[in-house]
Amino acid sequence: MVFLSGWINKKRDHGNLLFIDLRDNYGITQCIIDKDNSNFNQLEKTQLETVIQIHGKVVHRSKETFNDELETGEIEVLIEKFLILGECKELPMPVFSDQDYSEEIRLKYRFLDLRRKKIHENIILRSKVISFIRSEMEKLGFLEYQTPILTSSSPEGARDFLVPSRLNHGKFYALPQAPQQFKQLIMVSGFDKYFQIAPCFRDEDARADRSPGEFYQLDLEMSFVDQEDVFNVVENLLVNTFKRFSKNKLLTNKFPRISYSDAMIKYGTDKPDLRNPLVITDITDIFFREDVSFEIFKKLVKNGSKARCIVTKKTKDKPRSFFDKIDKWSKDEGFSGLAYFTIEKNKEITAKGPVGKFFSKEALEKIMSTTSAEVGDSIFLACDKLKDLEKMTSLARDKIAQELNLIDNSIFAFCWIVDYPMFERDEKTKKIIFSHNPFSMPQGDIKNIDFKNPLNILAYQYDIVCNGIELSSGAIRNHIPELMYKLFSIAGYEKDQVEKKFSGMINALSYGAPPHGGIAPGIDRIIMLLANEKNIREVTMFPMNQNAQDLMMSAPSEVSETQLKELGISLRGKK
RNA sequence: GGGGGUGUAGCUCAGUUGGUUAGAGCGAUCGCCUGUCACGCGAUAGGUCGAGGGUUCGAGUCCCUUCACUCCCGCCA
Repeated sequence: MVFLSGWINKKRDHGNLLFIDLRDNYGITQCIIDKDNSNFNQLEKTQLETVIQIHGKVVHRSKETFNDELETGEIEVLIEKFLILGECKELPMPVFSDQDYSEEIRLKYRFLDLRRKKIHENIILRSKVISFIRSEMEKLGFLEYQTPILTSSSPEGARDFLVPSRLNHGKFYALPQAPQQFKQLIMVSGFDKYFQIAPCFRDEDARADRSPGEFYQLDLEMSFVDQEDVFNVVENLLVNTFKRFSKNKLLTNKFPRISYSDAMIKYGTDKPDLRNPLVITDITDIFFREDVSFEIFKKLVKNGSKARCIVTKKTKDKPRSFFDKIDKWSKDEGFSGLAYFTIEKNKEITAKGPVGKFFSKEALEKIMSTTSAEVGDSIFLACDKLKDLEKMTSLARDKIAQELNLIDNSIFAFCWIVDYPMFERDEKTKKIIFSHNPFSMPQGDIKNIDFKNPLNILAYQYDIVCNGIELSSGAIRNHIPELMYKLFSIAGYEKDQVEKKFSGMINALSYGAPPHGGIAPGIDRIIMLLANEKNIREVTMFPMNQNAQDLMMSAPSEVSETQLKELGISLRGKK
């Protein structure tokens, strides 16, 4: 006699014989009862998804009734009696089904949605990956420390979630965007290897790969290290994790390193998908030549625009519609379009296509040598102001590769993006601003940094990218207060402002701070890659919708007048 | 804040050029069925066509407004 408890996943009712698929966390077991049993009628009437306990006998199935798709497919349970442990009303959505459902109903009835196989497995995978990461980090000598959830609002970066203070009317806590300052303080406190599966809160708009509100990072920081030490730790960790939890191959075990400036030229973005073999080449110079008469591009280039191109190999036989489709796509995306031609050779090199006639033989040969294009290849050309051009060519590179089916989905292609600039010029205000983390250490000999040309200063700042998805960014930190004041002054902050805004940090760095650095890979995105999901909600147990609402718990919600009064808050009413 | 997509039965969807009483599968209810594993067969119930307004003899279908969900841009150091 066995006891088996679970949910009624599916019934197959033969009138005098009833099959029940009973489901629990581990899988499905077929149970069976016939009309001779006095419980038959009641079980026959019991709704799907009712939780029952079966008392019965495990028996081997006859060979012709084996079910290869079930782990328990060679046995079944003969039901003697059963108990209803949890009744189930009529379901708002089926649990046993491969159909897709609207997000609205899935999120409202998340507890039902989570019973379904794929997402149930994703959540279990998430738990196992996190557990694995913890044990790997501990093996490497890292210790997990918790940092505050209620902290202070920081002026840089994302919009903060604010929490009003009851004991300090008119003042607010902020939820941490990341434990950035705390982990640096942990280093200053003499703990030298910190990690945390850290919740991070940012009040910014959602995307498919970006939860609204909250997400998790593997936050880590180390003392007395340089960039290489951080790379070693993270590279090994990610290689081990991805090999353990996915069948997909890694393109390279050693992550290639690409400088930010190279990435922006070759891929138009600092998160390139390296599964895609296409590269972008700058050919602005071509349009200054006398023997090139493509006047639209020539005029744009003269006015400061850049011209770049993407070469596709052996596409001479692609129909005109292939090229036009990509040009049309570009215009639909709001860009200025992609010109194209295919390189041919009869007696001499010529270009076939709408704009081919504008290029002389010599100009074509020059293009071929700069781009390594060969006869039979095609070239897509774009011309625009640098930022727009980068954006378009980056998207075009993905689009063209998709159209040509060049991306191998069974591969993980990691890379490091390194040598980020410390500063950049704000396009609107024309002011110099920090391009990433203001606490990053500038590269080079600290005594000889060229502060006169701040845009040339590089930082020890790095990102990990996998398959075009940004997994994390990190940096070696600036632990020298004087240098920090100097850098902040370039970005327009006076010393007293810095002291006021970052008092905790600056103060701490003044009392013997070790050199330190770290990184923070995004847990949710790692799980997305491992589970092969395009949407972060598929790997999040209780996600909010795009408008940052929890449809199951009805959050956010209104609060009582009493609660507001205690906090010293009055609402201004709806806009 | 802006742009795109979707919205029809509990769920997933179809619905032609604007034309009679809005359909199907799953689910529910009832009946038949002892080896199914998406069991099978028959019947019944179930609709504010997201909401509001307009055009028209007539609107699920066309127009306007609006709401919800979603994808993208901005934003996310």
